[in-house]
Amino acid sequence: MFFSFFAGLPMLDIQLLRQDITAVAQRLAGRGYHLETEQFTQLEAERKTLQVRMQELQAKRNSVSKQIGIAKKNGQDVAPIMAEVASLGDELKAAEAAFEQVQQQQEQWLLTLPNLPHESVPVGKDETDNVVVRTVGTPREFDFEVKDHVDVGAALGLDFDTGAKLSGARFTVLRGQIASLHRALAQFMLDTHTRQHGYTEHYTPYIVNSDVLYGTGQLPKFADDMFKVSKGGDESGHEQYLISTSEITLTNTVRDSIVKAEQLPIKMTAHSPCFRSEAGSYGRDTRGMIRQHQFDKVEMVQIAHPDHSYAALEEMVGHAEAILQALALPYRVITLCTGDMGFSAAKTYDLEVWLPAQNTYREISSCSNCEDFQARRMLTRFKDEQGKNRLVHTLNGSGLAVGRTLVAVLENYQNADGSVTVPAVLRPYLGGVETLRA
RNA sequence: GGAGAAAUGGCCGAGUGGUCGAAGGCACUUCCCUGCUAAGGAAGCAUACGGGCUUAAACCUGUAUCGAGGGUUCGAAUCCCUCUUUCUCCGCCA
Repeated sequence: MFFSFFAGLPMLDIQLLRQDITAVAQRLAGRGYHLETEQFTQLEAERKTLQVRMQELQAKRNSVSKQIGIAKKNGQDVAPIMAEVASLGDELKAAEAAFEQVQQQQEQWLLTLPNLPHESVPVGKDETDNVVVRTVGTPREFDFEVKDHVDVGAALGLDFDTGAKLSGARFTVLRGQIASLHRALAQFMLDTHTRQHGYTEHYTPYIVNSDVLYGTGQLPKFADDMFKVSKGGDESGHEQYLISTSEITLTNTVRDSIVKAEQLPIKMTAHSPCFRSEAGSYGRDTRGMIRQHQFDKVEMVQIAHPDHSYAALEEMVGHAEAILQALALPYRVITLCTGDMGFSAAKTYDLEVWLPAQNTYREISSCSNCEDFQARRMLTRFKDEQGKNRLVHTLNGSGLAVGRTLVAVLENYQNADGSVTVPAVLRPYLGGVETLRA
């Protein structure tokens, strides 16, 4: 056979669309997504007709072939039966081709639909409709003029010029004590999540195949945000991608598998670089290392039982908050509204850290419950009590973005003399150093 | 980079053109027997999707799936081609 039914399943449950497409359209409208309901209805009708016809022909072929087999065994003449099916082959081929075409069309269309928002998500158009859940910590009062991290870091080894020389805009070189501080942050985060929060540390590939990106939802819609790579000398056009987050690799570790129910939740963490093309953000955050093509992140991923995924989301937000609290950085937690959520998420909390130089809170972590959206694309299931296979829920959250945490530490811990106090929890990682100074 | 071997259901492992979705074993589930931490017997036990029925499930029925994709054939786990992965040997290499 030259096709397989739903080799990659569509992102939204197709049954939902078949049963009540209007309801789906309404929920997606909250995200600002217009669902082409008629297009689906029409494709679906076509698909049904073609599939029934194809299967009828296949059934006929199978039964006739069986008869031939029996007849031959009994030494009978099979010519009459053969004549009967002479034209069947071509007919069947045509039917299969027609079905496959519609099937693929439908699948491609479904892959571009974003996830449905959870009912608890506030409806809104853009970031102005996000809701602040809580604000933790009080921004420090400075009795001198605060500098931003670029100015604070310049004397300490934060080098944008050399980064630009090597690789262009949005690349940075860290040197000396800044580089050590950066490493200390990542290590502290990783240690906290593995030793206190129950996550298993992972080291994963930074280059992945495209089907992995379909699994977590970066493809097909967001190819422009990714970096593509290919082997030197490989003219085959075979392309792979640099990961834009280790959510991609961690989550996909369970793709195409049936995990044991008693294993849930599977909690994974990794420290990795993230590569983003930042297409469409020209001119935004051009100063400093807020928005880079390459940045480090400690990521948390949970593969959860559907009944417990929302409790897991709250827990995961707490795990990210624990890092900010340990670093004594002021922050707030916000719920993203329907219009501001990412493609795969059903619900997302953002953590925003206080940046004194910008006099505002900036995103430093994003924690999402994708429900079964990614699981359906990855085909990740577990057996429930009845022995039936059910899709798992997947969650991911930054714990935290290391580069932005470095920015936050430099700005919040700066002193009048240009030095930077090292947060107490990081000192063991820096040989006991309490202050960074030029 | 060169040479060779392999890929079958949760696991092991048969199966080289026809009633094979796939023997057998293990594991698992239910039942029987057994009065004991053992053994024996019976049955069941893949996934996805379509259609029918239905509030739904159950159920009935069909199709597809033996690493992936193509091809040959009335008919493919079985033959041919391409690819992927794994293993062994040689070479190269941080």
